[in-house]
Amino acid sequence: MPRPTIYDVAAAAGVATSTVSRAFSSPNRVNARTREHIFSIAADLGYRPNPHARALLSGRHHTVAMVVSDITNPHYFELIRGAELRARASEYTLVLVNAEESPRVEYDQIQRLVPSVDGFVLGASRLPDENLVQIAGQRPVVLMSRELSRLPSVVLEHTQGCHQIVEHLASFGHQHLVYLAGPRNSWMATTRWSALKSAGEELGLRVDRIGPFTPKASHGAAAADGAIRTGATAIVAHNDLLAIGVMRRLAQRSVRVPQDVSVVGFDNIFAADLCTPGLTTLGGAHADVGRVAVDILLQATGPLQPSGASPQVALPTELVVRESTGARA
Amino acid sequence: MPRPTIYDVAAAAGVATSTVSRAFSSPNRVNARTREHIFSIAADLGYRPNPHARALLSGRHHTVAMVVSDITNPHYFELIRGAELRARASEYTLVLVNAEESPRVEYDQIQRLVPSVDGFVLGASRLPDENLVQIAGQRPVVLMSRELSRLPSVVLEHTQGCHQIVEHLASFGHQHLVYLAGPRNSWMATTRWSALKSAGEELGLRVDRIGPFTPKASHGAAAADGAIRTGATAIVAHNDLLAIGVMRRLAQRSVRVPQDVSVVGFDNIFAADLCTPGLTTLGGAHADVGRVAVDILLQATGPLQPSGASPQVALPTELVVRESTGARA
DNA sequence: AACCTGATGGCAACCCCTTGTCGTCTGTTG
DNA sequence: CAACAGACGACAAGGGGTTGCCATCAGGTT
Repeated sequence: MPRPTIYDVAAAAGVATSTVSRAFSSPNRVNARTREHIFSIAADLGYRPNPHARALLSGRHHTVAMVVSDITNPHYFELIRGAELRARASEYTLVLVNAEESPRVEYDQIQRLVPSVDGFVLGASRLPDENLVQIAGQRPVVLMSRELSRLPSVVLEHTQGCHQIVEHLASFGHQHLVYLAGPRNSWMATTRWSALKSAGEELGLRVDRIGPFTPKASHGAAAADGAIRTGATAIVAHNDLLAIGVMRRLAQRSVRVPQDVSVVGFDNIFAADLCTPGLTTLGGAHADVGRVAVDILLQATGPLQPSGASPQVALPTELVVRESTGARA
Repeated sequence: MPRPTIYDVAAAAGVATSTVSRAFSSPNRVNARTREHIFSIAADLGYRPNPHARALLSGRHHTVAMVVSDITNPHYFELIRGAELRARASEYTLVLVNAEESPRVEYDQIQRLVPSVDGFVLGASRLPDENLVQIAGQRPVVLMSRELSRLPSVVLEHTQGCHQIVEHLASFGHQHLVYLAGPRNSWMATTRWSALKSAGEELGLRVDRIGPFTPKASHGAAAADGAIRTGATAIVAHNDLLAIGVMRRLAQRSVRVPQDVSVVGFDNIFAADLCTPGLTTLGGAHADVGRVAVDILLQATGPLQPSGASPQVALPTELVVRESTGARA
């Protein structure tokens, strides 16, 4: 027995299909008594409007896609959770897409979804600017962990956060840092590097950079070895996963943390609190990033014409100090 | 400028819309030269078939939904990843749904998605059996981490795994274990409990159970306190998160792991390797669970009539021994 | 009582694509 | 050269719902 349609409801209620349709979509166009009658019949039949038929005409699907650069990165859990929650609150469905650190995959997946979703939330997109602009021409887009003029975005306030990191390290007397850079096409990597560098200049520290590294724990060994070669006394890794991988390698090589070298990460993932020593890291309200991003997206997909405003939101960061940083012994 | 439709392509190519449609959906019904012509025009125009219009008629959406009991549980990351990968390989879209440990939310979300997806993969569903059967009547369903006769499922082989755990603990001379149970309506909790219990009987160990506990690190404190009261020398927690929470609490209370008490978890999440001491846990190929589940689901949604076969797959587990287990000192 | 107004609901076109049916044209066969 | 088979493509009817337009009707006005 197929799902009942608006026709079945109309027949059972003795009204026209249009009346049934209006009872659901613009209730005040229909007499209250008729409406109640229709609702009760619909409930009896177990009628539910078919979202596809609806989307066909309206072009609105009540669905948004969230694309993340690497779904296995715990950092995204919170983002995903915030986004999912916000989407659900508006009865939107969240489609999750994993770009696997590949711009190609990312782009193809997005294009595949264009006809099916109302907009995109892109997390740490690895796509070049022009692609992003093009996609934004097809559907509303909100960037997370990336900024681009004329596109709305939500990021954590990294400039200030990086400054905090450098200050924190400087306070322990460190004079030479090295930044283990993230992927080449990562906006965050560029941003963090320049923020660290200028903070270093301001505070009179030398800041080197090596990389790029894929920000996973498994790439920490290569990163650690490279870092040691620079002679820096403090390592700032592109994210916590990389930092954890680095600390493992350092332990293997009997380099003590923080007595010989300090390590700092980004993201404050769950594991940062569990590893030994605990990882000092720059955290922030990641769930809020996801939430706010979807929030902005839903406004843009809303009935109002896109107002031309492209909010660029920067949420505060906080340096979570644990045991991986300290003075050299 | 709206997306080009089949009509635009037909007009530009000088053929009927049906010809364009068939060129895409049943290519051998159309002359090769005409077909190529249509394809090139379509490419020029940037035409892509509208999946909703297609779904309207065919009822197939090329979308599957994955519902997880709690999206913040790292254990699901691998499941999600495996599922996403498998879905993508068949050009299916994966919709991710978070049930937040609430049967109500889970059910509502599923019902909302019924018209939009081809099937469901349910991870550790908290729904009662009859709900699951009912949902399976509407759309194909594959269960993960739960078994129910007549429904296909993918689980990790826990009976044997639990036996391994008990053997491992027995080999250290433990004679009294306590299982910190997961949520009341969790099939896994029931399964683990009975497997641990029968393994205990077989090997001559006393096995207690306390709980239920929400399997998050934050609930570890209550669980740890309860476990201590039982006087057991080994704690088997419902999952790694709970185990980690327990170990934290034990550290607070100056109970040494493993000298005073041993701790075992389930899932082998990333963090199990990072905490101190490293957590002994029952792992398995979680990504495979997600992959196989989607695989089965796609077969069931495929053109073949559901063959009545409901594969119940059990994948192997492996006990990952770290430092949280040992003999009492 | 004649007239006006606003509320109500029906008709039918449309959203984009698929598909059963049927006509047409090409090439083949006797 | 006529007749025919087969390949191809056009027509039109949905699939489920929305919406502009119009007819109707009840209630209110003068």
